[in-house]
Amino acid sequence: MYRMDGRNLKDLLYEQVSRVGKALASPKRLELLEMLAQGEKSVEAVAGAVAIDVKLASAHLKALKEARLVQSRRDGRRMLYRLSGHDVAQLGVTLRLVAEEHLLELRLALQRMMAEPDRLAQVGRKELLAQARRGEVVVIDVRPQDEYDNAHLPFARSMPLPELSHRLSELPRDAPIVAYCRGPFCVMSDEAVALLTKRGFRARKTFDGISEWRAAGLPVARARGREGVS
Amino acid sequence: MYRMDGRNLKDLLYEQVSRVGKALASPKRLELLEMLAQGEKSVEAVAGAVAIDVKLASAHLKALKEARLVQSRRDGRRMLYRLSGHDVAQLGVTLRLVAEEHLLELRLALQRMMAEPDRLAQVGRKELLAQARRGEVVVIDVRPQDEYDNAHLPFARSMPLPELSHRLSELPRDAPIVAYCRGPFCVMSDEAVALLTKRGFRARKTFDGISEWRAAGLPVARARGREGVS
DNA sequence: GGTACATTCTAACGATCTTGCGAATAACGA
DNA sequence: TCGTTATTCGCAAGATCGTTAGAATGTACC
Repeated sequence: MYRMDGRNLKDLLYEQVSRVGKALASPKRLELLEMLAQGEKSVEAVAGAVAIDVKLASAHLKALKEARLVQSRRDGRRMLYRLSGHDVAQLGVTLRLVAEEHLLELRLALQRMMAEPDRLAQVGRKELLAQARRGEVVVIDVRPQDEYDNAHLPFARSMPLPELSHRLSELPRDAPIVAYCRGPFCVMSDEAVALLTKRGFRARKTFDGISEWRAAGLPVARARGREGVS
Repeated sequence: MYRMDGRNLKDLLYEQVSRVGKALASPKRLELLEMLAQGEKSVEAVAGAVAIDVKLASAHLKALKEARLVQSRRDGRRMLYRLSGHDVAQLGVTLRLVAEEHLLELRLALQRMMAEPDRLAQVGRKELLAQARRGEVVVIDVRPQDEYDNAHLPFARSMPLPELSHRLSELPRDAPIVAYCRGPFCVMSDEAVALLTKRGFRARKTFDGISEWRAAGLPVARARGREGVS
């Protein structure tokens, strides 16, 4: 009787926690979460970014909403989704880290991605921040403008990938450039570095995105030009 | 073509990460992970603790192993399982925290669990550690002896729940007692506090287990009597 | 070698999840 | 009111997962 209560209670508790686990059990949903970590987005926007049907995206978003990982609100005829909190993005980061640490297959895939030229060269986060503050390095955010506005690394300049080739004159030829985008699985910064290197710039990338930066306890900036704590 | 490559690579990466997510999608597996976070255990031992059939436990452990969250080794005719690393326990803690933060149902269940008398009274971790060091409070670990030996809170005494009623004379009547067990969902410390309070001791509990303690960056002790960094 | 024990493998059933499709709903503008 | 657009709902087929029971494997002890 007493024993039963303990069992039932425990079952109930783990049942609830597993709801969050189930939400993380689908590749598409993980990708949707990463997109939403960049800021509030419409169903259509995330569906496009993840390259799935809008209806399917809606279904997955519903699942995420039922697990309380995302919230939605209406804006005119569109529905906007956002993460329920920064802790959700942090959970995503932790999940990726554990996967990278223990899944050999994932590490190999990442290494293949990193294997090209010298575009990687991981930089220490705090060191990067200090160098950027002193102007010794130019950090560029190659994500779309609205994601930059929502949150970006301190001292970073917005330089969306599609505009990059037209705006090369804004970048220094003497100082090193560090590009970043949405996170370790995002290839936009790779493309940016490839382009810049071909044009003779000293460019590297960091695998960090906003979520990784926040998870490390470092400050992020909001809106245009304003730097400081998030 | 190029775009296709980016898509395929991304799919591959998230596919891998979702393997870890899938492993976290079952209540039983989460409970197994928490048991293994207490130390290396045999299939039979965890099956008993989680109250499921040994065959089923074996199947779940296999799934966890395929997600690389646990490792196994043979010891005579038994198979011993352990977590692949502390980061796995940390992931479990983060998952629970997110679930508690956003799932109303879970919070209600936990509150029901906490609603009884005054047995709770959360204590700040570092404060608890300082008080324990100065001997102002007696911390007791009510888990089985082997789990205490594997890792325990600094300055904690082993006092397994089944033995508690026989060993009351070892506890002080003037100083407050803080009991802990496997984590927030474990009720052993609740039972200990209930027993101690009935016998006139000043007892509280902490919801922390070893994993929470480690995730907070605090040191844990190993083996009997030896205190210090893990 | 034979027996007992702990664990894993195989097969099977039902439950749940994914995905795709057509219809339904909600908001906006003419 | 009627389209248009954006999203969700309902439904169904196919895939995957959880659970159980019985057979098979590997190890230790006699």
